[in-house]
Amino acid sequence: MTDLNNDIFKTIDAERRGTTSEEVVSQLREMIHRGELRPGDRLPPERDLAKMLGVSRPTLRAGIRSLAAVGVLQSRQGAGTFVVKSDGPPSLDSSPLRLMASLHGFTSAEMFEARQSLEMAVAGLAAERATDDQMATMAEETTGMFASLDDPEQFLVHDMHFHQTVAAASGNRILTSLMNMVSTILFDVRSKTVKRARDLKESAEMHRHIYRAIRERNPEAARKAMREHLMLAQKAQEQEAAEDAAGRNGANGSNGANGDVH
Amino acid sequence: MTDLNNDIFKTIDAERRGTTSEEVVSQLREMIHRGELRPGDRLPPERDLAKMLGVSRPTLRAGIRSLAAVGVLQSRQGAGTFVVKSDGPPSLDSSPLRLMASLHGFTSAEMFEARQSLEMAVAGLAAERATDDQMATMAEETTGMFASLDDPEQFLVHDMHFHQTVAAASGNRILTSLMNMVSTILFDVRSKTVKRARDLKESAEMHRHIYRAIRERNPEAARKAMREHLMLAQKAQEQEAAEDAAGRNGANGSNGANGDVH
DNA sequence: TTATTGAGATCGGTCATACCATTAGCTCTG
DNA sequence: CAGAGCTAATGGTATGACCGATCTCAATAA
Repeated sequence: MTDLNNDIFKTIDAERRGTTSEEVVSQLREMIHRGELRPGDRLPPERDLAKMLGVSRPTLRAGIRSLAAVGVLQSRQGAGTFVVKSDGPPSLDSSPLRLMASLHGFTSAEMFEARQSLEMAVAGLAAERATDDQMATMAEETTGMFASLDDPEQFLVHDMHFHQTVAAASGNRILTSLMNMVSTILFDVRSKTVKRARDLKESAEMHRHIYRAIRERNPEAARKAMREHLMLAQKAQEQEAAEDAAGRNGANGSNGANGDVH
Repeated sequence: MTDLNNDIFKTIDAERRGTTSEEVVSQLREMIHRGELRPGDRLPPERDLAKMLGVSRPTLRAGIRSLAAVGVLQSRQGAGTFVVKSDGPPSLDSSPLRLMASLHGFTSAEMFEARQSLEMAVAGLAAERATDDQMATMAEETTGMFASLDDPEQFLVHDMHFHQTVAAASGNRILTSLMNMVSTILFDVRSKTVKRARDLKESAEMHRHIYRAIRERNPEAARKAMREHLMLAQKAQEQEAAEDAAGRNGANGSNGANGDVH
């Protein structure tokens, strides 16, 4: 179709003379791009598809594998290979970021900061664009948090829903995806912390502040409230990690604030 | 087979969580994470590594392929497979995001906004943390822009270096990576626009404003300057795209402001 | 008639083997 | 000593086979 993409950078799809499996990736990408394959669709069986594309099955599988690794395709033995269907917001696979974190030794503090920046950005946008429905949802989730002060698990659900709603209200699906990507990695750590009731109440209050700023269409206030909320959350978590490490006599407390992200 | 390598490479068959190839991915990830494989290192030949891990070569290749797809490994025929060495900042592959853009029909306006948010974030952080060296580099690149007002291609190089330096000065490699991820996709569009001299001068002025705000350690001013710069850049590009489309009698002007990101 | 179960068909996962294409390193030659 | 050419090493592709998980649908029982 268009040859407009003769970039200076050699992206995978631009190199028609690349390896055969890269060509397969290109073909599949174009099929998806042209709408011949839509989210949720099932690809033809590998044996058939291989013949259609004129390659061997291992080569086709290599291409499928590449796309599966980045979260575009998903294979299920016995069932077939599907284009990943995103019910809600589109999502990026976080494993690449996780790998990069391992490779370069990212600290969770750095992760936290990235998340904070992203959350502040979407909060600011949400203050400008949130619909009435979305604001109502935020209010509900906030209420839910106050009602779950004695149930940390339930509290976390409302917490996540709240942030999800704010992200959706930003109207920018890219920022939302990136935010989720980072948050997903931090989730393991978060879910393990059994927060104290006092922290939960404080956290719920912070969410209410964020909600109010958004309702009042005040982006700066929303950003500020989100910043304070996440700073507090990080501090609480660091403290807990420190206590946890101390309680274990310092053994294997590597999930602390400055530990690598595993 | 030799027993020399059994200390490092543990066989797999114990406790397989998912598929065998997924287990291979896990093993390789752990090797990298534990530092047994460092950036720039070469992996053992596939035939040997397959035996060490106790899997067949196709299965091993599937695992390698998955990691290569997310930019962690890189295979070169005849040479070997290497852990990607990141000279500068760690980088995430942008193809997943590109695919997602195709799948969900992201507009370049949405991309621009995401980039704007990320650039503003790093600019703010850079104002707090930039070293003298980094600020000197920014000054140099700004000077370079003014010196390249009649050479759009050279101008773009300085432009990119400037933003790269700001990102590095933020001290947050995750945000930097995400920013590059988004910027890379927008690069195609940018590189095609042959800017007018007046726009270039205006752009250089904006960069100087950003630099000054960072030098003065004023995060808010840096964010504001960056925002204005990118808004201007987007506007200029939209205008040019519109003119381009008009010049072509409206034929295939799909790279315009509201077109899909291809 | 409806729900359940079972067998066959479908399809991805894995393995073994062979051969091709490219690269790196070494040897031989000038 | 330097460069050209050869050889071995290594990833890329192809063929074919079998296994295990899953789906489909018809036969059977309630």
